[in-house]
Amino acid sequence: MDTTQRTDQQRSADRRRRELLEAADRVVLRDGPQASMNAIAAEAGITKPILYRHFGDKGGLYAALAKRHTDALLDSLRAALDAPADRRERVEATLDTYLAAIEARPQVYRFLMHPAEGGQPGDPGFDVGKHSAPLLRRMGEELAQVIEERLDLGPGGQQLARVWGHGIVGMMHAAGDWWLGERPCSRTELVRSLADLLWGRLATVDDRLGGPGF
Amino acid sequence: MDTTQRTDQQRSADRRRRELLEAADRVVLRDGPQASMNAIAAEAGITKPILYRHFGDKGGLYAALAKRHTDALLDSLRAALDAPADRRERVEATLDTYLAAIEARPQVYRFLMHPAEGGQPGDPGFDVGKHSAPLLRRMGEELAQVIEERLDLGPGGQQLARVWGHGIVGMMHAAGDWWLGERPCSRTELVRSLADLLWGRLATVDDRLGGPGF
DNA sequence: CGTGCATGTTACTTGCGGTAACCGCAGTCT
DNA sequence: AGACTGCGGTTACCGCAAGTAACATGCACG
Repeated sequence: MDTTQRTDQQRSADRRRRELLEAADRVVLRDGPQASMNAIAAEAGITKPILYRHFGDKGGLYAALAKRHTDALLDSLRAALDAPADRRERVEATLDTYLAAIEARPQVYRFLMHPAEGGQPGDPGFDVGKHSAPLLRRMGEELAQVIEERLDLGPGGQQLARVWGHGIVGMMHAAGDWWLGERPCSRTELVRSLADLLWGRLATVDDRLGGPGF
Repeated sequence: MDTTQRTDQQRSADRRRRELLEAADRVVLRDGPQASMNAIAAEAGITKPILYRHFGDKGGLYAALAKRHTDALLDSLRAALDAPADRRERVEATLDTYLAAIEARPQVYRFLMHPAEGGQPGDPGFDVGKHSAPLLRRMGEELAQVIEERLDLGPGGQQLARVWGHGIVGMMHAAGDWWLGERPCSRTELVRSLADLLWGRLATVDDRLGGPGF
C-alpha cells in the first residue's frame, strides 16, 4: 500500500503538473514569451512557489512547456514526412505543415524560439552555454534521422544527413520567421520557393546579363 | 562659431560613444549576452546613467553594438560574394567566411543572435513584435539583394530572391549554431555539405534500398 | 491523539533595467 | 569679477521579476 499510495500521489502530482502546464500555455499564448512566473501562477490559481516546486526554475517550466509543443509539432511533421507521395511533395508538405503551425500560433512559436534565456539570478551558474532554441535542434536532429534512414548518401552519410537536417530546418525557420513578420506572399508561394531552392534551382539558374552571376 | 562649437561637442560625443561601445564590446566578449548595463558601465569607467544618456535604453546600446558587428560581418560577406570565381566557389567562400566569424568570436555571435528581447520596464509599450535577431534579417535582405542583382530569376524574381536570401541565411545560421556547439566536423566539410545541399543534391540522391525515399 | 508529509501561503532577498535629482566645472555674457 | 548656463558625472532611488525561507493547513497512518 505504500506503493499504491505513492502512485496515487504521483498521479495527482502529474495531474497538477498538467494543469499548471495548460495554465502556462494559456498565459504564454496571451502575453508572449515575456510571461512572468507570477502571471502564470495567477492564471493557474496558485502562487509562485508551487510552480518552483514542480519545475525547479523558469527554465524547467520552459523546458516542459516546450517539450509539449515540440512533440506535437514533430508529430505533425513526421506525418507530413511519411505521406505516400514523392520526395518533392513530401518536402513541400513538411514545409507547409511547419509554416501553418507557426502561422496559427505565433505567440507560442515565439516563446519556443526565443526563451529569453538571460539569467540574472544571484547564482551565476545558469547555463549560458545554452543558446539557440532547443526546438530548432530537435527538429534538426529529427529531420537528420529521417534523411539518413531513407536516403543513400554513401560514406559519411550520417554526418551529411545531420548537416542537412539542421540546415534545412534553419532555412525553414528563418524564412518562416521573416514571412510571418512581413507576409510578402502566400504560404504556398513560400513553400514552392523554398522547395525550389532545395531542389537546386540556385545552381542552375542563369546569370543576369552583363556580369558574373552569384 | 555656434556651428564649430557644436561640431566640437559632437566630435567628442562621438568619440565617447565609440569608447563606450568598445567597452561594451569587451564586456560582452567576456560575459556573453547576459552582460549587464552596470558591468558595461563599470568597464567603461563610468556609471549607468551615462550609458542611458548615450543609447536611450539597453535596446539602443544593443542596436548600436549590433550594427558595428553586423556591418563588419556584412563587409566580409560581401567581399567573399564579390570574389572573382564561379558561383559555387563564391557560395562556399561566403559560407566559410560566416562560419569563421562565428567560430572566432562565439560570445559576440551569441549576443547578436539572442538579444534577450524580453522587456520588463514599467512601460509595457516595449516592442514585443520584434523577435528574431536583426542580424539574421539584415543578412537575409542583403543576400536577397545580391541574388536579385545577379541572377535572372524571371517574373516574380524579386520575391523569390528574398525568400532564398532569408532561407539560405537561416540554413547557414542554424547549421553554424549546431556545428559550433557540437563540432562534429571540420569547417570545410561543413561548408561542402551545405553547398551540396544548396546545389540540389537532396533532389538527385538515390533512395535507400527497400523503401520510398525522403 | 500526535507524527509525518504534501500542499499551499505570505513575506522576503537579490539583482537588473531605468530614472530623478543633485554636483561641479568649463565657458560665456554683462 | 560674478551670476548663468550647459554638459559630463554621480548617488540614490523605483519598479519588477526570479527565486527562496519560513510558516500554515489538511489528511493519512501508527
